[in-house]
Amino acid sequence: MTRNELRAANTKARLVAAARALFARDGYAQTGTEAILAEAGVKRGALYHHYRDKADLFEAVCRELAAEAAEAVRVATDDVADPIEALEKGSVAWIDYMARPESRQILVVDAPGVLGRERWDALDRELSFDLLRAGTAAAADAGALRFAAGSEVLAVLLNGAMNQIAMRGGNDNAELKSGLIELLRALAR
Amino acid sequence: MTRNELRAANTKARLVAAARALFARDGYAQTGTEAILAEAGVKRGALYHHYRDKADLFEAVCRELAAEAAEAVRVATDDVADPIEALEKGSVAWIDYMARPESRQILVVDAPGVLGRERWDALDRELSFDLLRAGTAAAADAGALRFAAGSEVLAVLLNGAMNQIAMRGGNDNAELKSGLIELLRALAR
DNA sequence: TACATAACAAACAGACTGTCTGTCAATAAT
DNA sequence: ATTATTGACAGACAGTCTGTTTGTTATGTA
Repeated sequence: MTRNELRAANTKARLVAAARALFARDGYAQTGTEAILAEAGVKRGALYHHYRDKADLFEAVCRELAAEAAEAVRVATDDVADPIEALEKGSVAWIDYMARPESRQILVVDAPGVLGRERWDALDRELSFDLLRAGTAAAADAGALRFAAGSEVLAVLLNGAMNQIAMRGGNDNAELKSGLIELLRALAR
Repeated sequence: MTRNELRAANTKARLVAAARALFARDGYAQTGTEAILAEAGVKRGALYHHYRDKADLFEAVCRELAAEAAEAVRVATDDVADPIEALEKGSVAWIDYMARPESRQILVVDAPGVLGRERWDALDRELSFDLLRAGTAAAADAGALRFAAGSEVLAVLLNGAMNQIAMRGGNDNAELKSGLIELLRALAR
């Protein structure tokens, strides 16, 4: 890492951290780039040197959040042998991460509209959906599921249900989570 | 209906129709109010006389679309006696309506971010979710479901799954729809 | 050391939204 | 019927905000 790269990395990190905090608190549209620049202690030129536009910075924030969510899922499922149990644990961990106001505002509320459908789809698939699909595929391969439509389809349906849980209640989602688990078990044999 | 009210209704209808077409084609953020005014053949003063701001007009468009979706569901389930079958038919009708590019762009992609979480929640609950909940409640009351978490929870999960189906594939969602139906039948006794 | 390139600074231009004042038709009051 | 008042709109305008452009400084390289 040369000094220039270090400086650039620092600037980008400051920008992403500031943007993350403000996007989370006020929403994408209500957050001006000027506020981000002030919070990050960086000037306009630096922002547009590293990021194409405001949406591009937003995407960087999304990537950071999604990576953290994926990490939380990995931690929760790392030492779980049974694929159905892993699916349950992973789903709950993912929901818990996404239900935090920060993730919810940025990834659930704002991201689709800001990034557009296909860009959002690609990012979601890469950082979140693939993990879930791996979970359902593992369960299917182990013969632990009875779902004729296939594990990919199941992953889509679960993904939607989990999104909705995250979108709704902040803390009172215990009922919803146990409902999801009941649904999973209904498909387990 | 006095002449003034008629004129106002006409103006509002023109605005909503123009906004609907442009929001659907270009997305909310990419659609300037000037384009809407030109398309509607109406001046700026008229827009801001009837609507508080751009988001308020957007909400009017959302209400129109959501009402049409609800109507499609009613038509599809009107003469269906069996509550599980009604749930299936209603779900498919809803998905078919929402998967159209117009509804998808406006209601699925843009609406949460533009209206904000709570405003979007209220609208969705009023115009779409309540209908679904009525469907699951009817099935539960008829004793046709085995789902301990309750019909309200089930409605949330299904709502999310259906949203995701609408968000994804435009026309190749046949697999996903039959997957949803398989899921429903797994919970039917 | 000389040159090239990357990282930023600062000013600026264009676009866009919402407001504000004014006008005109329509409805209500006397 | 005449006047007053309200509602529907027109048109200009101001403030804001994003992205660009030009210039400057620091860094890496030949």
